[in-house]
Formats: sequence, C-alpha cells, structure tokens
Amino acid sequence: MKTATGREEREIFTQYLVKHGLKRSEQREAILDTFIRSDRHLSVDDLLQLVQKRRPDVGRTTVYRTLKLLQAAGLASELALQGQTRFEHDFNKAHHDHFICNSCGDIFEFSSPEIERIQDQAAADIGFVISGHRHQIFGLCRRCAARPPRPEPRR
Amino acid sequence: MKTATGREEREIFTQYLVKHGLKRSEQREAILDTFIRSDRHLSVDDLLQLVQKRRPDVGRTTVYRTLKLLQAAGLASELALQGQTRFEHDFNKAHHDHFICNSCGDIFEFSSPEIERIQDQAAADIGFVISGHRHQIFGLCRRCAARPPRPEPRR
DNA sequence: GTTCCTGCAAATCCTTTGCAAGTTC
DNA sequence: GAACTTGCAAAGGATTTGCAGGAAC
Repeated sequence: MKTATGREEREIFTQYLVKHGLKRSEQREAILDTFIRSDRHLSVDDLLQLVQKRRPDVGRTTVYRTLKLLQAAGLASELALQGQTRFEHDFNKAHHDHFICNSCGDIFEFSSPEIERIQDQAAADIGFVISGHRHQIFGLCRRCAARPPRPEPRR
Repeated sequence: MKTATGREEREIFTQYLVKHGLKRSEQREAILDTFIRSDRHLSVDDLLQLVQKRRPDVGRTTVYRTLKLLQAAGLASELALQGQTRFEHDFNKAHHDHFICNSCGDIFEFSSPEIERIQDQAAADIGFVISGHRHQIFGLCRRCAARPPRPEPRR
C-alpha cells in the first residue's frame, strides 16, 4: 500500500514551474494529483479519463502539455510499448525493468543492480556514457500462462 | 563482414508466403533483399529509399505491408525508439541489447548471457514466461561524449 | 479465371500548434 | 496589466484502408 500523498512530487513540480517562470493552474494540479494517485502505467487516454472524472472540463491537449512538463521535471517518463505510449512515475524510482504480459497487458516491475553493473561495464568497454535505459521483457504472466493457449495468437 | 546472401531468410519468407496462401512478387523480393543487405536499423523511409534506388516504382504502402509480413515471418522486428520507429533483422540473431546515442543516433549492439540469466531468474520468481525482450540503453557514444557538451541540451 | 498485390488517394490515429478567451501573478 | 494557460479546431506526421487495375497461381 502506498500513502500517495505525493507531497514531494508536488513540491518538485512547483519548484519546476517557478524556476521556469510558469504558473500553477487547477488543471495542472488535478493532472499531477491524478497521476500520482494512480500507480499504474497510464496511456494519455487513461489519464485523461481519470482526470475528467474529477474535472470534466480538462481537455486532452492540456494533459499532453502537462505530461511534457512532468517529464521535464523528472516526475514522469514515457514508455514506448508496442504501439502504445504510456507514462509511468519517475520519482524516487530506482532504475527498473518491465515484464509486460502479451495477453493481459499487465506490467510488472523489477530491478537488478547486477544488470546495471553489467551494462555499465559493457558501456565502459565501448566508451559509451549512459544516461538512461529501458528494458522491456515480453511474455505471459503467471495467470495468463496458466490458461490454455489460444488456437491462433492473433498477431 | 557479412556474406549477405540471405538464402535462409529468403527461404523462410517463401515458406511463410506458401503457408499462408500468399503470393510472391517482385516488390516483396526487392524489399526483403534490400532489407537483408542492409545490416543497419532502418526506418520505413530509409528502407523505402533504398528499395527505390533499385525499383523506383515501389510504393511506401507496399513497404509497410511487407514489413508486417517480415515481422510475422520472424525475420524483422520493430524497434520503438524515442518517436522513431525502426526495424532490425530478427533472424539468427541472439537476444541482444542496444546502446543508442542520443546525439548522433547511432546504435550499438551488445548481448550478455549473464543478463539473460538474471532476467530468466527474475521471471521464474514471479511465474512469468518470457517470449522476448527489448533493452535500450541511452546515452552518448564515445565520439559524441568526447565533444564538448552543447550549452543548452535542448529539452 | 480466381485470388492476391500494388499504388494511389483518402481515411485514421496520435500528437502538436495557432489562436481567442480566461487565469495567474 | 503582462505573461502564461486553456480548450477548441486545425494542422501535422505516421500508418492503415478502400479500391480499381495488374500480376501470380
């Protein structure tokens, strides 16, 4: 269970706005708040719908724009995932990797310092300076793997 | 240096077509051939331009359609890369990971059995059945890292 | 001859941009 | 009041689809 106060995130966002001469707004706060409360990996539409439950007047455009801000502030990061673009929290999160179920779409996270170490070494070998990484592992989650496979996996 | 005969790939593709009641065509062959010869990570446009050098009459639509076939046949795979979609060979290639230079866009590959092992273990822990993975590491390649950093990293 | 392929143009999807009206500072 | 935000609608870019003519089987 997570407390989801998001106090720190809110502070970071405010600082980011101030630092860049931007202004707060109810929409931005509603979006950040909704984003923080949800600990899932959301598409733009998911987030839009959640926000609109609270404030039906928030437009899709503003969600796009605010997500850009959240990324710039280091609070969110984009996850390009087989056609779908999703966003996840990027605050106080260790580098982590994703297990993505091809059947139900669920995403599980895991992190491994050992993998970090190996890739740092490999990077050093070729003189590459790492700034970030993205590791997606596809397959079937326990639940879906247990189910009998569909006759034709439909692309 | 690679021989780039692509004999095996061609066979696989032919078998795929036959199995699915599809037909061969000059365009498809030209596209497959061009794809095989290039061992880079291509965008649809890159591939289109290369193919058109040989056959100017090949349309973009056909490239899209043929790439879908190549994916279905297990010969190509899509690489979603910060806005850009690219395709790479997916035949006889060990699982591998990518270093992607944020500055020049170059892609370096590396593979690590040890990373494979770790992720297999992590998957087993949660009952996840792996079918594939995609690992992208962003940063600066040796050449670009050596250059003095730009004043404002522009978003 | 039937079925599949192709290229074009149009349609679609996702995301960004221009702009007039509303907010924040 | 000046500068920033917003939502809408329009624009943009990438990919897909409908269709008539052409090619493969």
